[in-house]
Amino acid sequence: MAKATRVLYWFRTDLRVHDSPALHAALALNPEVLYPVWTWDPEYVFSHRVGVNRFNFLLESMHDLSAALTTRSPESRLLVVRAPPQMAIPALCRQWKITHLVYERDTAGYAAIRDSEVVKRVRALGGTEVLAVHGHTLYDPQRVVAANHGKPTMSLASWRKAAQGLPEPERPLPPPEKLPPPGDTDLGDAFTRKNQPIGCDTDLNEDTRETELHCYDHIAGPNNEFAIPSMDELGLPPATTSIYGGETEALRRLDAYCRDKVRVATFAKPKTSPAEFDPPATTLLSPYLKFGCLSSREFLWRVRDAVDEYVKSNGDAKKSKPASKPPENLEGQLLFREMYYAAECAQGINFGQVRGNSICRFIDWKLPNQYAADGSKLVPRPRGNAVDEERFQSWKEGKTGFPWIDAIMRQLRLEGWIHHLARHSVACFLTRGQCYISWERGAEVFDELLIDWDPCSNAGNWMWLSCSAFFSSYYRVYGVKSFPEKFDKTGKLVRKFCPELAKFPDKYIYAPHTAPIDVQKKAGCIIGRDYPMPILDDKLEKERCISRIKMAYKKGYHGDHEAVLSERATAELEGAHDKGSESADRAADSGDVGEGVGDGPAGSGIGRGGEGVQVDQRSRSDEQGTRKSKRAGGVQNSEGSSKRRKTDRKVDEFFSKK
DNA sequence: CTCTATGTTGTAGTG
DNA sequence: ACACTACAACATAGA
Repeated sequence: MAKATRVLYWFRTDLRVHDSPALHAALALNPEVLYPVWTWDPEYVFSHRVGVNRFNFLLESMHDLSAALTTRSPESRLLVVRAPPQMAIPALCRQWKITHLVYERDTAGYAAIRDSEVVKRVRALGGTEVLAVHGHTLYDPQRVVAANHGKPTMSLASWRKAAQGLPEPERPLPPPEKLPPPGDTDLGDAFTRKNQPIGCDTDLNEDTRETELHCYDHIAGPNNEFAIPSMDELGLPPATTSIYGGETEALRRLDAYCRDKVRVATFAKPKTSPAEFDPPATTLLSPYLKFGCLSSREFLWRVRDAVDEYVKSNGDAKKSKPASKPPENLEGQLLFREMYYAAECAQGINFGQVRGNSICRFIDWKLPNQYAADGSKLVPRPRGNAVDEERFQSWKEGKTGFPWIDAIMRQLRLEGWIHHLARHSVACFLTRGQCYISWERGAEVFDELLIDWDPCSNAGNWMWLSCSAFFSSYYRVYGVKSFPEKFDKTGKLVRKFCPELAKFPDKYIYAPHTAPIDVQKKAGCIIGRDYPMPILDDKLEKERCISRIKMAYKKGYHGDHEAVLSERATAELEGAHDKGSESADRAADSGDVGEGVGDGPAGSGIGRGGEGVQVDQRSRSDEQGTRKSKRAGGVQNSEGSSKRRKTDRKVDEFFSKK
């Protein structure tokens, strides 16, 4: 008699039961038992910047999935194992006598490296087959890359050319009606914290934690029930977003959006308003696609069906708007995602940074990533020039003195989501538009604050916006006033997220510092006191950025060039800038706190005089000496906290001294 | 080799 | 409301 099939189904970026090719493949094995497992990876908890809203979304999605599993088998639920998957998955395969490990393939970044390690160890055990099934995107990125001769897809055109020979995405699979139960979940004696160490040098989310972290106290959670962790166990305060996670919510949103056939069929992304927020002008489905709560094929076919219906019912009506087409329509939005996935898949882990990244143009940004002699990234990053650090901090906190930028950054922090063109606005401002700060810094902030952050789309878009790859028209700069005025002359987004500006007349809403003082008084908001003066002269900095990028383009270095790896490139360009029209006002780059503080652009008068950037000083002083490690005793982390320097502490000190 | 068309999403001014 | 221009100008594919 044949050995019974025992499946471990490993959930990761596929938190759904509808249209899951991997889950379908697992069930096609006709297993006797199916263990639905989630590994609560310390990498995600400590080494990725994940803010409260994304953690909350993930936990809600896990709960929703677990309920969906239980509906299909009363004994089934999501089994959360709190250990690194590289160790835990092989150990579980052995302990539970797993014959087949099945999961949805993930080609992106850390995940790809993690999975190959897991597979190596599982195969070494013998007795367990591994099934990695594509399902996160419409096309298998690996096949697209192969069709593109192993090279990253750098434009939608090249992506299309590569994908056209591949099979079209099929109709979505229905959710399974029933599931096999999990087997005995005893972990045995061999499964200890000693074998499953939570080793981590840095806790990048330390600043976000308010209480001690307890989620690693027991491998199978409190009471050994494999429970889904809570925000409390993570030491995190409650989420602030109004966006709820889960497959149920994803399908509800998709239904609601597709009800308006005209809107779906005539959707044109560049024309949707980044100033709309209640409800937003776009689908807001990106967080669900990111976590796989929504299948991309489900989205594609629902949209296609809605468009078909629109076209049929409007066949004779000559006057009605024609259906929009890629790249601007909804299907086109998915295609960009495909392009970024294929580009990342070919490029590998350095897709998210400049160094070593052959597709990424080298531009001598301020505050770039820094690396040790052995090539490892310095975490936390050493402090840069005071002016640049101040600009970065103001941008991050939404205190630049430009209401359009600030409103977006505050919306991002509060909601964990902002409109695509809002992302463009703030990304352009930070990098090539005004601040000339590395896109790596901006990407890091988005990583922390966006629920939908994913290493392909987001890093890809940061390279796009900073004219580092995919896009190169660096002279087209989004205006901080002109751009939002195209969409909303009344400043709704600003009034909502910068309430101190709510009473300004429309005329000044995007540039309140230009309002006469009596207008400011009447609005109950004095610029420089109740809302910051602009931190820089946007027009002047725009011209400066364009000329600097022009010079960097002329050099023509990319991230994999020897001059970049040896860090000679920055100095070379610095020299070129100095020979050009650059004055010495920002030349001192190694400056400490104190040097150049308060210096705005020469002669602009901006950033001087008044208070400049206003920083909330609440609780800053008690953060400095008394803050202890937020990790509980059960966690193995030798000497970490004393060595650890806080990324933002020095910036905090800098502001509180002012 | 040069030349041209194309590329989701700029601004400011004119008509 | 929309279409056009100049601005200063990029990379790439294909002829």
